[in-house]
Amino acid sequence: MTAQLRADARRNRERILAAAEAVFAERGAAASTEEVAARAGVAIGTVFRHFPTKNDLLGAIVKGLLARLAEEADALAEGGDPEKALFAFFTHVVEEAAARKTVAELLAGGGVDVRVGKPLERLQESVGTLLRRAQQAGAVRDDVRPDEVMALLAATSQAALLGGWDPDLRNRTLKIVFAGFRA
Amino acid sequence: MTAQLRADARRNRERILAAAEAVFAERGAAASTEEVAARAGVAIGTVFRHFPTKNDLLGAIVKGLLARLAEEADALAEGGDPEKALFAFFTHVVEEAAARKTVAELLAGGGVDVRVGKPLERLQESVGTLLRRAQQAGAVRDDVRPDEVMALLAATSQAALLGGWDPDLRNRTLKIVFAGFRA
Amino acid sequence: MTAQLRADARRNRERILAAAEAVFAERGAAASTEEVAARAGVAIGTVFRHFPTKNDLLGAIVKGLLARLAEEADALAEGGDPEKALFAFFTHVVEEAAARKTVAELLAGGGVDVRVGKPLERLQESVGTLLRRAQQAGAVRDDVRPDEVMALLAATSQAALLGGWDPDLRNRTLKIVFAGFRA
Amino acid sequence: MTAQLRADARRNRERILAAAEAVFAERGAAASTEEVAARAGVAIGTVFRHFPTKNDLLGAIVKGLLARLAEEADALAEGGDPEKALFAFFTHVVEEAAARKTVAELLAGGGVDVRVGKPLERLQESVGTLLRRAQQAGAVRDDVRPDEVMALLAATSQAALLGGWDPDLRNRTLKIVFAGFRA
DNA sequence: GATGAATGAGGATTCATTCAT
DNA sequence: AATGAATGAATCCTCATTCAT
Repeated sequence: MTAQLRADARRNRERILAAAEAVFAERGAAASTEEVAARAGVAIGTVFRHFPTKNDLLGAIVKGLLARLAEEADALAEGGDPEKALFAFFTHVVEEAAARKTVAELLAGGGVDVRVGKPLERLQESVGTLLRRAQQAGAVRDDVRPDEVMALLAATSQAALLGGWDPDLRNRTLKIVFAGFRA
Repeated sequence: MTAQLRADARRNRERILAAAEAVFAERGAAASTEEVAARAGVAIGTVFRHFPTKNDLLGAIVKGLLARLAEEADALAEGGDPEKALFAFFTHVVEEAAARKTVAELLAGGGVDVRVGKPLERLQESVGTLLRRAQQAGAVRDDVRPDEVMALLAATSQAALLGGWDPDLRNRTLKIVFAGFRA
Repeated sequence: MTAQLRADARRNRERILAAAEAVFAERGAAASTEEVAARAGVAIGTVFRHFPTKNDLLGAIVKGLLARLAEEADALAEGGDPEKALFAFFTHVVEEAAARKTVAELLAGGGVDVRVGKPLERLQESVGTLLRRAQQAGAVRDDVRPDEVMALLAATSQAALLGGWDPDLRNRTLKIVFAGFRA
Repeated sequence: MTAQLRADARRNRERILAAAEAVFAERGAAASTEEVAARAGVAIGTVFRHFPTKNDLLGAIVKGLLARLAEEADALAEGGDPEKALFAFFTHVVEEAAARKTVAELLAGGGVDVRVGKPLERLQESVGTLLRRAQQAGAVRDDVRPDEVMALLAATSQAALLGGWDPDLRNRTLKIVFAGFRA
């Protein structure tokens, strides 16, 4: 019985997270918690029961996203062609960004202070692995460091999203960055 | 008398703009209009008389900034060493960004929608000139286009600011971008 | 089985009362029912099953306290020195008050309206007995009535608690009241 | 013109204070600020413009009351019969209390923390004067101190109000306290 | 009977904007 | 034109109470 209830709660938690991701992606982190609740189909109190603070909700979203990205990076590192894996991941992330307003804002720390140290480090490690392998394959210069990759990843993701780059501009811009990694 | 008053009004307009730039730079675009008024030494009503909407005020600031940047770009294009002018300008803008919260937010469209088409085009033209000259000097690959430069400029400015890059990371990251422009 | 359950229920009821007394004593009547539940080690629903309303819970606590006070008064009336018993009881109650936030608030009706007619009458009877014996011993003027004693008891208890009297002020103040009873 | 406006503002400020006094007197300090605004006939924002915090509003009320009491005490000290002035003032305050819920709560510090050190000291000084004169006139024992008078004043005021004493009980109770002062 | 998740009204506070002076 | 007081919608958050499990 308790298990049942917890299942309900978990379902709600996930609905809230999904709703929040959508709402914040559309309207930015300034969107109201009430709108998240409405989109999730729950009462406002339920949102605050699961995430005692709006900030907690934002933090949960970002942590989730970062974790997902790290997993994707790991998958690419294991399976794919080392020469292309890093660039493929980079491209993928930037494309994704175009669909998520919050991510960029929050990765950036835009006004909201969300502490995501842990998940961010994990992502950097995964990216580091991709980088090392690309370097071993000779696809990236040896003196490029993980924090530089992360920095350009964040920069292009934000810009792609917020600046409303079209796919063509996005590709051309990434090409330049990738050329910078190579030469 | 009317002329007198208009002079007053113009002075007020400028004080408000200056105050707004300062306040929004420090506190971000979420800072209150009242704080701008206080810093400008005028009453809140005066701010709204000059800028009927907070958004108008934000727009005016960004337009001003973009215009200033365009002028700087032009100055460099006329005077400086074509091989270095583009990179110097690029570096300068990114460094500046670290001191201005609003700029990045607004260039990005963070929450607020400010229409700055004209001044942005003007800046792009100036940057285009810098680019052309750098290409003629052989410092940048020929197929790099102005909108790509603008895109990376915006991206690194935002990221440098919001991500809190330290000067070292900033330099290393720009080096990669510049390498991408070259080869 | 039903009997078993009722034993559980009774135990829960008492744990809740104890927890409520502690919580409300510390945080005042504004403390949340949830905190009471937590301290009692039961779920919030259980609290509301036993006391359908927060007010009911508060009422139960006050009734319990009044009953306890009446018992103490009775004990003093039977055993102690009639000359001192009333003053000892009075002093004791006021001292106690300093440790109980709710009591004063509730005796006072602070925001919450709790009906405690019966237990209050019983306390007044006990106090009446103490008074009568003190009068017979010549320690208190004959025209002092029980409701006056009760009134001053409530007054000094509340004030001692809420006003944060230090022990010295408390003693000096009580001395004046006792002098009023005597002469 | 500015003066006009300020007149409006002052009028509003006073309406708000009056409304607040009434509302908090009826419903206790837990009454909502919105109700105060409604009773004052202003929008909620106006209340917060004048008193940035609910607490500030409560503080203002209490300070005002204490000041008023101090003035009354001073007036009695100057004009009246020293033998009766202190008791008259004491009686008056307790009678007044019956009409004011907040006062008692706040003097007591009931939940809300309002800092009224200054006005309270001033009142104590005024009461001290009344006391000294009563002592010089031989109406009060010499070893009674001002803080004891204040303590009993607060105690009886609260109790009279919150306990709902009827006039008869009030008078009889005060007689006991006064007897304590004398003997 | 117990559990604890969900509800949703209520409350304090902020702030862009309007408007009387 | 400037002033700054007033407005009131919007927002975050709390908590008594209900109800499905």
